[in-house]
Amino acid sequence: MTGLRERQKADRTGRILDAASRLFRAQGYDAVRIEDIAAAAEVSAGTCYNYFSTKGDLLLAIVSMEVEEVVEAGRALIDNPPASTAEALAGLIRLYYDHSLNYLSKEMWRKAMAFSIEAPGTPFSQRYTELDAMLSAQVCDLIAALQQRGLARPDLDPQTLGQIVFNTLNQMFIEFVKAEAMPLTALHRMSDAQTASLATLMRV
Amino acid sequence: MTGLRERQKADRTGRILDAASRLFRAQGYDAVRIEDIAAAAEVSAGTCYNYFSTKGDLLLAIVSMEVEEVVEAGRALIDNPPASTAEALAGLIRLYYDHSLNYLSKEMWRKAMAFSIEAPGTPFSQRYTELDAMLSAQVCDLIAALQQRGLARPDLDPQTLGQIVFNTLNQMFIEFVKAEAMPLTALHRMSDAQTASLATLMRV
DNA sequence: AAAAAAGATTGAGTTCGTTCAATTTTGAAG
DNA sequence: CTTCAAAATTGAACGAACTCAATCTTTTTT
Repeated sequence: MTGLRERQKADRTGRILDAASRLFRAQGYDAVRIEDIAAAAEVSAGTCYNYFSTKGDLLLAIVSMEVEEVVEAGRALIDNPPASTAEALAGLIRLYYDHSLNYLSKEMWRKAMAFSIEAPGTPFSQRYTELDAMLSAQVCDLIAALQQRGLARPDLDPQTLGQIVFNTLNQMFIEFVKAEAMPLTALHRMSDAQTASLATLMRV
Repeated sequence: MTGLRERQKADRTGRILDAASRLFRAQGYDAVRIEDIAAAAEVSAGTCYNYFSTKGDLLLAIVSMEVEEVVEAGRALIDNPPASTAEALAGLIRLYYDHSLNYLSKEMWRKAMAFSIEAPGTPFSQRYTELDAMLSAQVCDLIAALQQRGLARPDLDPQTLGQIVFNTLNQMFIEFVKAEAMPLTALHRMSDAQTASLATLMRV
C-alpha cells in the first residue's frame, strides 16, 4: 500500500515535470526561471531542487521521457522491419527524427545535448546517455536482422556498422537543431542521401 | 601604420586569452570567475565582455586556437601520407587525439563542445564549427588521396566516407572527454578498433 | 592646439541558479 | 492520543555572469 508521503512525492514530481515541460516549450528554456516552474507546480523553488539536481537535469528528465517513447516506437518497427535495406534504415531514422519535435523545441534539444556533455554525471544525464545507447543498439539490431535475411553483406560486423549509422544520424540531428531555421524536410533530405550511401556500402 | 588604439586592443585581447587559458586549466572552467580573468589580465570585468560576448565564447576562442594548430599539423601529414590506408587514417586520427590535451583539460573540452551546441551563433562558436568542418575536410582529402593511389575502393564517395570517419572519431572523442578517468590509451584502443573496421570496408 | 566626436573602460547594479538553516509535515513507537 | 524522529518544504541569502550609464582615452576636425 502506498503511503501519503510516496503519493505526494510522485504527484509533485509530475507537477514539476509538467510545468517545466509546458513552460520551456512555450517561453524557451532560458526565459523560464526555476521560480516560475515552482509557482506553476505549486511548490517552492527549493523543492524543485529536492527532486532535480539542477535546471539542466530537470530538462534532461523531460527529454528522456520523450526518448523513451521513441525507443518504444523503434522496438515496434524493428519487430517487423520493411522489406529492403534502404527502406528499413530510412524508416527507423525517420521514426526517430519525426518524433523529435513533438514535445520538444530545438532550443530544448540543444540545451539538453549540451548539458549531457557538460555534466555527464547527473542522474538524468546518465539516463539520457543510456537511452542514446539503446537507440544505437536498435540500429545495430536492425542491421543484424537484415543480415540474417541476406539483405546485407554478411562479412560486416553489425555492431560496428550500427554505431556508424547511429553516429551519422546523430550528427545530422545536431546540425538540424543547431540551425533554428532548418525545416524537418531538409533533415530528411540530408539523411536520405547519407543513408543511400551507407546502404550501398552494405549491399551484398 | 598601426594606431595606439589598435595595439592596445590586440594587447588586451592577448592578455585576456592568456589569463583565461592559464586559469581555466589550473583551476577549472567553473572555478574561475570573469573577475579573476579580468584581474589577471589587468582589465575590468566589463572589458572582458567588450572582447568576448560570454564566458563560454571566451573558452571557445581558446579552444579554437588549439584546433587551428591541429589543422596545421594535419595539413602537414596529409601532404605526404603514410603508405597504407590503415596507417594513414590511424596516423591522422592519432595526431588529432594526441594534440587534444596539450593545452586543454577534459573539462574545457566538455564545456566548449556543450557551448558550441547550445549557442551556435556566437562568433567563436561559428569559428569552432568552421574548424570542425576543416578537420572533416582533411579526412575526406586523405581518403581521396588514398583512392587516387589505388589504396581504397574507387567506387566510394570520399566525401561521404570522410564524413563518416570524422563523425566516428568525433563521437569517440566525446566519450573520451565525458569519462574523466579514461586515459588516452583507451581512446587509442577504441579508435584503432573502429578504424580497422572502416579500413576493411574501404579495402579494394 | 583646442574642441568635438568616436571608441573603450569601468564597476556598481540586476538577475537568476543554487544552497541551507529553520520550520513544517508525515510516519512510527509507546 | 501523545511524543518523537525522520523526511520534506520553504524562502531568505549567496555568488557569479552579465548589463549599462557615467567616465576616460584616443582620434579626428577645425
